[in-house]
This record gives sequence, structure tokens and C-alpha cells, in this order.
Amino acid sequence: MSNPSIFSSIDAYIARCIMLSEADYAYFHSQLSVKNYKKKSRLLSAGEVCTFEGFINKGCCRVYYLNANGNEVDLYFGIEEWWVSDLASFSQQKPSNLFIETLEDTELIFISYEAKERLFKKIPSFDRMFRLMVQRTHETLMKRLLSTYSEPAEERYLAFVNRYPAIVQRVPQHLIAAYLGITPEFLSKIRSKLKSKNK
Amino acid sequence: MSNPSIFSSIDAYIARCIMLSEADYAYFHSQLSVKNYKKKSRLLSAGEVCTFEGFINKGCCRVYYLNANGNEVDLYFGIEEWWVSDLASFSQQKPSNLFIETLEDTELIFISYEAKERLFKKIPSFDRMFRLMVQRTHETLMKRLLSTYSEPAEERYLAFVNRYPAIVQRVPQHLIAAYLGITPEFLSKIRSKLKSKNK
DNA sequence: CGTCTATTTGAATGTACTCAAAAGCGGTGG
DNA sequence: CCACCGCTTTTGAGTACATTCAAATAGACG
Repeated sequence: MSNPSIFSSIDAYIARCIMLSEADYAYFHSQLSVKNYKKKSRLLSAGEVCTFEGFINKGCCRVYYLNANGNEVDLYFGIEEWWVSDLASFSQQKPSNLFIETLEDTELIFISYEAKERLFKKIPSFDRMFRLMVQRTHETLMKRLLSTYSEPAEERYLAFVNRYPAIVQRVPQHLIAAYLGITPEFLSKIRSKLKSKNK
Repeated sequence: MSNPSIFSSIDAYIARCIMLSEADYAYFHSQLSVKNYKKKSRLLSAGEVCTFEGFINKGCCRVYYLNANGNEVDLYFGIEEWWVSDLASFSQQKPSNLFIETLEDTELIFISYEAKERLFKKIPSFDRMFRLMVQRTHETLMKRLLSTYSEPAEERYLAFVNRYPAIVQRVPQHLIAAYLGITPEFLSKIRSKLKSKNK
């Protein structure tokens, strides 16, 4: 390893789920690769098979979908300590429907499909780690789905701001609209309404 | 086992994901329990900790959420070979936000939290099985979220009918409306519009 | 058969969208 | 350092999708 601390963030992430020996960590690191991207780099396009799960060491990405009307819908934004991937495409090695791109200069730690399989074979507790990870994502998605069906856009926006204040600072507003499933114009109107309320 | 074939459906389900020995299956079965419920039985209420994952051997259930306005939103309907649970509540042993109830007389195969942990310990490939299971659910949820943001209610209804024809037959229409995130009145209007179209 | 619940229909309303145009903001080059 | 360009955000008018409320009809079950 050129820089002994480059994996410190991902190691800390792992350590919250499972216990690994020094040797396990060394093997884990041997299966990873690190890469830097400029702002607005495309990491995945719909139609490609997603070849990686990427841990954001530094930077910001968005994962989005292009619907039949040509509108982008943002699935989520990732900052430090988030993973970006299309799990469906990656795990089944089939073409993706999603796009992933960087919103800032970004340093990613990659794990490939083959490396992940090797990891599962050599260190079975990674099965558990990734299961817990997917479970958490699942819970988040479910809550989002429920709030979409239960709350008007204004409340969903407030909940988003409240839950992801760091992301609101870093992501342009029209992308947040695309995440909330509303038009940028409408989000702007919501914001101006909220502003006049709080005065 | 009183009835040697009672687990045949769940065994077939498992076999699609992982390979198990006869002994493994025997142990697996020893960790399960089977229970029959009448129509409209409540299996879980919001506020309770979800103590089980339930595999539907026979019957039909719904998993739903009660929002702040007192409206029910259906997360999904389960028929034979589906699992019903609140994974977030179950896996973290914290109070649920969901309700689960039967829509027909239903036979469920239960696995408790402790039994599942024992299973993971004794047969680690179950970690993999449940990871794959959550991954599939994750993919389904994601598609649903995207379609909610991309398609009007009419198309979502058609997609639902197309994807789950068996469920449409068995679940009352106002619950399908609650799944689609629309009012029963509006679903009725969509249907009558579709009917006049296809004549 | 009667009761209870589910579905349909209609009118009025509201939330969010489309389209168009103006204003703001950030970066880049002269 | 300012001017300009492109992109983001705001604002407004008209429209569409979906809701609410109310009432009528149809179905299911004891």
C-alpha cells in the first residue's frame, strides 16, 4: 500500500459490522482498488453491466435513472462512507438501468465482482457484512417509498433536508427535486413558500 | 414431522439459492414452526417487535403501513412462496411501523430471530441465502420507487396487473389502490376508463 | 333477506406539472 | 477585473392528474 491510511475509512465502516483479524484486513485490501475521478465523470451507464461496488473515500456521486419521458430520477446521492453501485446489475451481472456519476472530484475504493466472490469464499463473514448492508439499504428504501405515498412534496423535502443536511449543501437543487420526484420549478415554489412562512 | 411434505415448498425455495445436505435440511426444519391462521388475522401490529419471518405455505397476506393521516399504504401482498416480515424490526429487534394481516385462511412457516441466528451459526450458507433474498427484495423495491416517480397511476396499475395477475385475483381492489398510492375512487375511475378504451 | 362493506359515479377542489420567460450565479477568457 | 456565456433558480399563467366528499349501486356473508 502506498498510503497506509487510504483504507482507514472503509476499515472503520467494516469494523462496525464484523470482526476481522489483521490478516483478513490485509486480504481484504488486496482485493480492492482505488481510483480518482474528476467532477462529472460517468461511472456507470444504463445498458452496461455494473462491474463494481464503490466506497466513496472522498467526494460526492449520484445514482439516477432515466425514465421513458427522458426525465432523470435520482435514486440517491452518496458522499463519504456511502457505497455506489447498481446492486441488481452487479450481483446478477446483467445490464443496468442506472447511471452513476460524480458531482465532485471523487476518490473511490472499488471492489469487483470477482474480488467480492473471492472475499466471500475466503472470509465468510463478509456475507454477513453485505447482508447487513443490504438490509439497511432496504429499510431506507422502504421508508422512502412509504413517505412518497404518505406525504406531500413539501414534507418530503423538509424530511430530506433534516436527514441529509450535508448532502443538501453539496447537491444542486434541481437534482434534489429529481430525488423527491418533483420538478425543479415546483421545488423552487416550495422553498419560497417555506421562506415566507418562517419570516 | 407429522407431515413429511409440509416443508416441501420452502425446501424448494431454499434449493434455488443454496445447496444443503440432508442433515442441514433436518436441522433447518427443526428451527421452523408451522401455524394456521384464519382470514383477517393480525400477525404484526405497529409498535410491536417483529419476532418472525414467515414463509407463506398457503394463503395470502398483506403488509401495510398506517400513515399520519390514518390512511393505510400497502407495502406488498404475499401469496404462496412469499415471505412476510418487517425486516427492519426483525433484524434489529426494535418496534415495527408495519402491520401484517392475512387476507385468506393462511398457513405460515415461521422462523424466529433466535432460530435464524442459530441457523446462521450452524449453516453459514444461510447468510448467503438471506442476502440474496434481501437483494431481490431490494431490486423490486427500487423498481417500484422508480415507477412511482416516473409513471402515472394508470400505467402503474397496468404494470401491477401484468406482473402479479395471481394477486389481482385475490386481493380486493381498494387494497390494490392503497398499494399503488392512490384512492380507491381513482382506481375505479382508471378501470372504467380502461374498460371503455378496450371496447 | 338484510346488513355491511366494496365499488362506482359525479362535482368541486387541490397538488403538482408544463411551458415560457426572467433573474441569479459561477466560471472563463479577453 | 469585468463581461459574457451557460446553467440553475425563480416566477407566473394555464392545465392535468389525482383527491375529497357525497351518494348511489353492487357484492359478500351470515
